[in-house]
Amino acid sequence: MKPMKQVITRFPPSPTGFLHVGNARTAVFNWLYARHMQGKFVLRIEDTDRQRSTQKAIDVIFESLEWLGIDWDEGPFYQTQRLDIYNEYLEKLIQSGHAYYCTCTPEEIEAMRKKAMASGGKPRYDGTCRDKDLAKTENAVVRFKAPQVGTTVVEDVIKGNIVFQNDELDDFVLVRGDGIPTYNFAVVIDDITMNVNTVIRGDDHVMNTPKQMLIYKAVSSPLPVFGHVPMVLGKDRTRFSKRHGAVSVTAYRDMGYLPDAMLNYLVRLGWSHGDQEFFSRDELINVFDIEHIGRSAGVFDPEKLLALNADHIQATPTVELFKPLSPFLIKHGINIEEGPDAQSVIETLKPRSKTLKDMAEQAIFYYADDITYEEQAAQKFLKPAALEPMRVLTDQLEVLGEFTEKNLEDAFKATMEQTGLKLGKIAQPVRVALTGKTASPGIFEIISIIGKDRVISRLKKAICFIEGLDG
RNA sequence: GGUCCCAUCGUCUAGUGGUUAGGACGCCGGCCUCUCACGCCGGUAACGGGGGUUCGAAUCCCCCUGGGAUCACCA
Repeated sequence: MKPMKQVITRFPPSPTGFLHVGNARTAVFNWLYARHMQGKFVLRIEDTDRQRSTQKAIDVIFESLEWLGIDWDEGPFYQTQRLDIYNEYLEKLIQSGHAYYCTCTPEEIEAMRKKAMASGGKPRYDGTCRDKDLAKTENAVVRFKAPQVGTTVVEDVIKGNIVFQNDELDDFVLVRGDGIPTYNFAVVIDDITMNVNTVIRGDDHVMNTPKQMLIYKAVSSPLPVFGHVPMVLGKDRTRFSKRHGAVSVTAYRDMGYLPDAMLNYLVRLGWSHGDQEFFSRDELINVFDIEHIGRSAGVFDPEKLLALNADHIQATPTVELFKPLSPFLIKHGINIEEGPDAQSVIETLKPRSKTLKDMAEQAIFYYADDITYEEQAAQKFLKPAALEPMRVLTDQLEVLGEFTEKNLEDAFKATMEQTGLKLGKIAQPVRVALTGKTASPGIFEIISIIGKDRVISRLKKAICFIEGLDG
């Protein structure tokens, strides 16, 4: 039995800014596939564009990947540190006649483009230096001697076969005048030397693929499996960008999204597993496959991501929420270690929170020393009519022993009997007194969590507030 | 413009010749109820158009239309 070759995928971002969610999605696909196949996932930083690459951007890539829970088995590799390797292959290509030096200046290239366009032709390199067999000189670039006849067919595992006429390709540049390889050359050599055999990348690379295949062929290396995933679009069906809203992975982290929700959403945008919408991380690793990646572009829908995030918040064990929630609480001056029992607090907020940020905001009243009443709420409920039930309830609570659900219910029942009011009439003013708002978790829940002393002091404060209205 | 890709509810999608075209988000009702959520029940809404092939097409073929990608010494 022939052993299956181990799958090796990769993610090669260029560090020129933040990590775009669209890019993150292809990282996720590659990572999931490697994990699913028990293969390897390599990270490579494509920093050959020296003008635009920054260390800051590199850090953001690590930060984003780590937050998403995407780990790599090899790398990070940096292309700028691999120049010797590219040179080695370049020599081979020149020796074997697959590449040649070209001394045409950018101005000359531009001129030939214009000329070609004017005569209705294609804007491509005209092959001036193709057969001159020039030696290396200062500022000379190296071009690939592309075949001018025949076809190159990309066997795409997602899109199927794509046929390209070789005469559509021109002698593209492999190495720039400054000795830095261009993208198409560097990727191929990297993928070959890193043993990458499965290349899943964005749709926008389809046109590069035949060029790259030609290089593989020229250096006699076996081709990897190619799969091009469709783009992520914005609401107006153009490439998803800032105009459409938040696009960086870290932005979603900062808005209080859970990494698992992000992962789930990103995968589900362009891949499916029957009718299933919700996936845990492990589940994804188990069932992910390339076969079910769709062929058409998808619109990024923040609403659905939000809904999915709410689902993941609910599905996450409460204790696992402490850590990710904490930074959001701190922004409101709340330390999760102090005050009411965090476990209970979060439990009451889970079904009501779409994001962690949202949850933190709703948690404020549990910890606050002073409750400020929302104007509308106070106006509607903290009025003289609420005075009696609040006083009666306060008395009831003061003599109450333990604040259990049962005890509290009894206290409210007694209050209802004494005042002849229904629960709703009593609970709403109390809710405003305790939270400042008209909406909150269940009244018994919050009373027991906030605790006797604080509850009574808040009730008394509210009573004073109402009395103050008269005088 | 050349080349290439794509096309099921508003959005993400299931569907691989015979289904009342399913699910999810959103939206709209209802139930639950101490408020708000959650949950549950129900509803709204799609095969871009035209030709074929076939007893029968969302599914296969062609054309049109529409969208997208790409045409660098960027990646």
